[in-house]
Amino acid sequence: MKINRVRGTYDLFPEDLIKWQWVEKIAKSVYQEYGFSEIRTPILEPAELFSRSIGKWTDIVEKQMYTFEDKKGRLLTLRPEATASVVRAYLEKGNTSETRFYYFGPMFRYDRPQRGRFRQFYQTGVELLGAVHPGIDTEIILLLSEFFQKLGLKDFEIQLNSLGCSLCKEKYNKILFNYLKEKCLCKDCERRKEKNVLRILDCKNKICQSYVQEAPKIIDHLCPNCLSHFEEVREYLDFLGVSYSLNPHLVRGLDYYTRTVFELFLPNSGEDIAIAAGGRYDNLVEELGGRKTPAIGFAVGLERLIANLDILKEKEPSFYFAYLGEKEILKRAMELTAELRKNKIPVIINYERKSLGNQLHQADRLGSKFVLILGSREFKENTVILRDMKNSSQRVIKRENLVEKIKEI
RNA sequence: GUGAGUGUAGCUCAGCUGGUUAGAGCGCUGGACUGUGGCUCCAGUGGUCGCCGGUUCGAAUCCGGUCACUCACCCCA
Repeated sequence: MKINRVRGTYDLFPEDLIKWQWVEKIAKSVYQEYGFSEIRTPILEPAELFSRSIGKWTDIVEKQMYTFEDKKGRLLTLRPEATASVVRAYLEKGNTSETRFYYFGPMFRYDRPQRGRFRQFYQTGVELLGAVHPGIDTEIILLLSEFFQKLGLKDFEIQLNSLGCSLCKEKYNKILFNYLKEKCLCKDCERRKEKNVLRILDCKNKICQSYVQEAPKIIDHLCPNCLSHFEEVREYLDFLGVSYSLNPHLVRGLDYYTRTVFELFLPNSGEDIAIAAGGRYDNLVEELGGRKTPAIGFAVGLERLIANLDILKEKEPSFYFAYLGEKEILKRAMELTAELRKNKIPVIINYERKSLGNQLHQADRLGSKFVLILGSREFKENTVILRDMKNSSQRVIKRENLVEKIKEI
C-alpha cells in the first residue's frame, strides 16, 4: 500500500528549492539592512495563544486551526501564523533588548486547498515591537517594497489604509452598522452584519459593492491622533518616493490589527490575491499579558510569491567522476574525489561499473557541468580527462595539477 | 464548510453509444556504437483503469458512495 502526502501539503525537491533558497537569501539581506535578526519559535503552541490574538470569531480560529489534545490533555495548535508566537516568545524571555525580528517557516490552516492556498504553507515576515512613530510604519512598508524590488518584481501594488485605534474601530463599526442596517445585502453579508461588519467592505458582490461605494469611510472617522499618525505615514512614504495606493475598503482578517494596514498585490498576475500583508497591532502585546507595547509587522506568502517569479536559477557547476576498469582504478578515482572534496569541489562518483557512454548519459541527466574520466590509459599515464559537457571539449590533465586546473574554470 | 470539473503506465494523455489480449508519446533498461552523453533506429520494462459497492451475460466505459487533485466561493499569505 502506497502512502501519499496529506491533503494540502506538498514536497519541495532540490530543483524547486533553487528558487526558494534564492528568495531566502535576498530576504535575509534586506532584513539585515534594516536591523532585523532571525527568531525561530515552535510550530506547536497552546491553542489559546491564537484564539486570544487572532480573534475568537475569525474564520482562522473558528474553523481553520489544527488543534488537538496531547497526551496530558493540553490543547495544542499548529501555528496558523507567526505574529502571536513571536510576541509570546518576546514576552516569555522578558529581558531582551532585541525588538526587530524576522522569521521563515511553515504555517498550518485547515483550508480547502486551491491556487495559492495550502494546508501547510510557508511565510516569511518581520515583527517590530515597541515603536509607535509613523516613521516606523513607513520603514516597514519601505522594507517590504525593497524586498520585492530586489526580487525583480516591478509591477507590485501596495494598498494602504488605517483602521484606527480600538476606540476608532469600535466607533466606526457602529457607524457602518447603522448605515448598512436597512440595506439588503448578499447572504454572506447579512451574516457579516452581526459578526464582522468591516468584512462587508471587501465583499465582491455587486449589490453590496454599490452600497459600500457610498458607505462612510474609516479614515473619515479616525480620532485626531490616529488621523495625524496616518497622514504622517503617508507624508513620509511620499517623501521617500514609495508608491502605494489608498484603499479605504482594506480590512484585515485578524482582529489584532490597529491603525496602519497594508497588502501587496501583483496586478499583472491575473489574480487578486494578496502576496503579502501586514499592519500595526498596538494592543496585541498587552492582550497577551505584556506591558502596553505598540508593534507592527508583515507576512509574505512564499508559495504565492515564488509562483510569480519566472527567473531561471541554475545549479552551481558540479563534477561527475567516471571511471573504467578494475579495482585499482576505482581506488585511484576514490583518492582523487576525496582530494577534490577537500578543496571544496563538489563531485560524485558512480560505482555501478557501467559503460562510459552510460556514465556520460547519467552525468548529463544529473546536470553535471563537467565529467572527469579515468580509464586504464590515464591510470598508467597518471592523468585524468576533464570533459566540458556543454561543448564536448576535453583535455588531459596531469594528476598533480587537477585541483589547480579545476579551480581555474 | 458550499459548488463545479477531473482521477487510465514514473510523466502527458488516447480509449467512439458497455463487448472479451488496455494503447501512444515521453521516460527508464539494453542494443546498433567492448573507452565518449544530447540526434536517429530497434527491442525490452512498466497498469489492482483512485478505492468500495451496485446495474449487467459482460464495466476503464453506466449509477451510487468514498478518497484525492484542480478551480471557484467563504476566508486568507
